[in-house]
Amino acid sequence: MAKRAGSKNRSVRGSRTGRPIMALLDLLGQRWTLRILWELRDTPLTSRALRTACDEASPTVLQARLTELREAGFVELGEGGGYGLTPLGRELCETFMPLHRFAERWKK
Amino acid sequence: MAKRAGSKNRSVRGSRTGRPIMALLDLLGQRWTLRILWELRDTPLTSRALRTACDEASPTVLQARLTELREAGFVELGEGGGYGLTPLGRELCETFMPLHRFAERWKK
DNA sequence: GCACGTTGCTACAGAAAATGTAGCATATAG
DNA sequence: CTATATGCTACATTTTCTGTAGCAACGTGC
Repeated sequence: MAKRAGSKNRSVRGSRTGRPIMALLDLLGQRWTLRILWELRDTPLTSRALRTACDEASPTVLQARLTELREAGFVELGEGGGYGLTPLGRELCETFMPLHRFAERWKK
Repeated sequence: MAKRAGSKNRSVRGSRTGRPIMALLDLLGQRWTLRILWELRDTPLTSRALRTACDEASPTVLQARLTELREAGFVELGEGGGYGLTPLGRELCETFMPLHRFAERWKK
């Protein structure tokens, strides 16, 4: 089915359609992706701090997601260590920032 | 670890924190959730049509997501059949509509 | 010149979730 | 009574995530 064979296969599900929105939706619709972006929204974090922020998610997935997000150009690893959003990533983050307000109204 | 026991456990990961944004991020950060909302963005679809639109995703997950989305109040099953967004769901959808434009610029 | 504490990152077994295929019960036609 | 469509489920196989442990590399201080 030509899916992610190793850690180098970036064609997240919907990418096959060629529609960028699908690729993006697929990337964001993976476990922890949205959360990672959210946690990095205004401060870079070290891999460990990010792990803590993400409710102790296993480093395996986190690392996998960080790699994907880096390859997508949304996240970068600063030279002094620590993950942060790229300008593009920050832009993306702001795109779904209204979610915060929505969530508050939605409550649950 | 007190996670989803059956199909009736709605506490998607981050909900424990009590922060609505986490619950929302967790719900949206599950496979197919974003995609489903996207596909329903302007037309209700039958379960089958939705399946087709979602690149033939397995009915098992689709059904699970639809249930969650219904319980969250974002999606509803019309009396004449077919799934559609609730007013709240439409609102949520519009919240991340800018993603479309972003994705186009992002290309890949 | 080596104990420390940190960083990013990986291994791997066990648990959980998704896939793919088939099918059920119901309803609405023809 | 077929025939087709709906929403929905079963279930074995495959994929993904979790949880825990640990690696190599970089300091900092001693």
